[in-house]
Amino acid sequence: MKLSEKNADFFEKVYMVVKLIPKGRVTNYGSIAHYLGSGRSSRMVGWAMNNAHFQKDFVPAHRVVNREGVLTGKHHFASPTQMQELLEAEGVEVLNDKIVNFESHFWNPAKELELD
DNA sequence: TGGGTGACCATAG
DNA sequence: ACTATGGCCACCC
Repeated sequence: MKLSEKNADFFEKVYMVVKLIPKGRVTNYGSIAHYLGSGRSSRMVGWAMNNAHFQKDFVPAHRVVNREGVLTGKHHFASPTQMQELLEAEGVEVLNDKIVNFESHFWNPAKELELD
């Protein structure tokens, strides 16, 4: 996997934000992309997540879901159930690959990080 | 060079 | 509520 410098910078920012997600909270790809300036699309965030496991530091990718709160990326984990188990371990209820009461658990980086 | 794909999202009808 | 379409940007044939 080769990364141009611009991508590497984008990846770093994505990982930084993902690492800042509080335990028991979740966010979506679009919010991260928008927070980073939306110069990139949400697809790039998902692409970054696909490469997250290349990072030395653990990236809580299980806290990133799509805008519906669905665990779209679960198949990319070590085990298909890993993502759900990690979320449930943090107190996030998951039903049929979807986060229950998603709005309650939602964590918006653009809002939380900017307003302190 | 160009088409297909992707852990996506917003809008229109 | 649901489908269709376009935008997004990088990757891989």
